[in-house]
Amino acid sequence: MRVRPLTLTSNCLSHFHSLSDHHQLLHRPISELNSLINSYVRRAQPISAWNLFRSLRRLRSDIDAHTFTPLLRPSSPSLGKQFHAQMIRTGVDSGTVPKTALLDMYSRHGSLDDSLKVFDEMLHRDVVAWNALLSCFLRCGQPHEAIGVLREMGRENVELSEFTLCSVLKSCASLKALELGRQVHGLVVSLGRDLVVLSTALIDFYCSVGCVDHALNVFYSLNGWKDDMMHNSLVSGCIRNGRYGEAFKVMSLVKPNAVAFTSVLVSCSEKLDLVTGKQVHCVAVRRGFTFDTQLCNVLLDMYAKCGKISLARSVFDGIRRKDVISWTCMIDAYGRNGCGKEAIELFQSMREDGSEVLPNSVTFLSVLSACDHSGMVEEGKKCFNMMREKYGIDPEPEHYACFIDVLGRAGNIEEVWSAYQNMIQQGTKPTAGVWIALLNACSLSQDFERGEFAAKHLLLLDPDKASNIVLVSNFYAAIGRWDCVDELRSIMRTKGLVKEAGNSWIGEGFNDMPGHYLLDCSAIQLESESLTPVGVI
DNA sequence: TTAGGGTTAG
Repeated sequence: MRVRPLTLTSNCLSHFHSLSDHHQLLHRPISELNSLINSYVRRAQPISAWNLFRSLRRLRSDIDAHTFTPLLRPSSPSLGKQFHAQMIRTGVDSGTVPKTALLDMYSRHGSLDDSLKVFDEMLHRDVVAWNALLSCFLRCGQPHEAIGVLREMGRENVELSEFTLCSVLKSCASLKALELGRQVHGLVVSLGRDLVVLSTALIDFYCSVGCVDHALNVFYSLNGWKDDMMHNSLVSGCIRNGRYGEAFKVMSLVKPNAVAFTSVLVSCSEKLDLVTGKQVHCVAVRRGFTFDTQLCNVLLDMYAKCGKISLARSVFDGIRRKDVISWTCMIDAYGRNGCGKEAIELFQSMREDGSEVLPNSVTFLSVLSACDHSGMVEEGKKCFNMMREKYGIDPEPEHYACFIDVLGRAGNIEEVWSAYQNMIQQGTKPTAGVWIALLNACSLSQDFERGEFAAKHLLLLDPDKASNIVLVSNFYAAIGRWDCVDELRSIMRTKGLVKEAGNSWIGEGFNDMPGHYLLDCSAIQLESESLTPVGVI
């Protein structure tokens, strides 16, 4: 029987629909159908990939590892495990390629142990498998171990690839390992080619260790084509290092995309630089970037951090596709500005929105924090109970600390203690934040016994932290134990500890940004653009 | 047919 060739051209997928009868599914070579699953995944059509996979599972007896591997990357943790189990049952889980895909899948889900188990099971490890292991440690926040993998690769005489160098550079950036990163730079140069991806990694590395000039040198000495990511990496790096002039110059070289604007806005947010933030907002509106949810989230956060709550709300209202971060930022904006009622109302709208956006643990922390700032005890209790009961989210120590603070401010020490005991029963280990919240609650309620219990634990956690000692000292002062206050002050003097000065960013950011940055910012605009405020500004 | 670079909330 002659089977029409199935090529993966742009019209391939619609072509397949016309062929999607049992005959085609039964008789086309499995490799072509596997490629089709892969193509669906790459085109972000997971439903089509899934449907085809299920049909093949039902109809074909010759499915192989490559029927599964494309689906591993986009799978959820539970689905990924199910795929793994099916692969074992089908007998297609061995071999370097499927094992590497499984290792990668587990590392994307943060399951380091499962990844390592899969790696141990590999009979033959090629450079891709080693690179996947290196990325695994990097993803799981263990850059030291990632460098350890590099050393092991050296011992095993594995020839390093460009992928290896990329991941090693990321590890160096994370560890601020300047010398090792410079050695990798040498290796990159020895490759003798203009490599956009590796150069981007180099730029990010140099900016991460504060060597912006080296990053600029990599950028400007690269002869080949430079893509958006590379520009964005440098813009972000310059901004992170406070080199606004260079950042705007790089942005003026090309038409910057939304990511570059996002980087600038994050910095404006951190520095409370409302002036530059508004300028960037103007340009973003003209460029049509306000369709970008991520950029708008940063924009609203910037306004919120600068205390411009109504501007933040205008941005929020204009976001067409609000995600959980949009809602959480706005709730947090109300909370931090003392608008607890508005925060609760917005949280209610989020839950009733009819959209598929569900609150996550950060959302609940923002709501609890809003209740705390506004003294809304009953709402705080509702929120805390709702987390687990309605949304199946287990409270983390931060939630307990905030909740204990809510209850403590209301002076109900028995409820405070009950919340603490509940946390212990749930197997949650108290953090310094929890002990501080408990201590404050005990201070307010003059509960000497429990307060001392919290104080001792707090001091055990970090005995040399001056702010903790001062807190404990304040507790003893509140209950009139001046002998303990004197003793703690004496300890501080002996240890040479000084309480850190309180920091406030309010009003400072505006002085950080000299006026000439505005000129630099104007350089990234289109010629016809002016700085006239538009939209919500 | 498995691995790599840039941007959001506590």
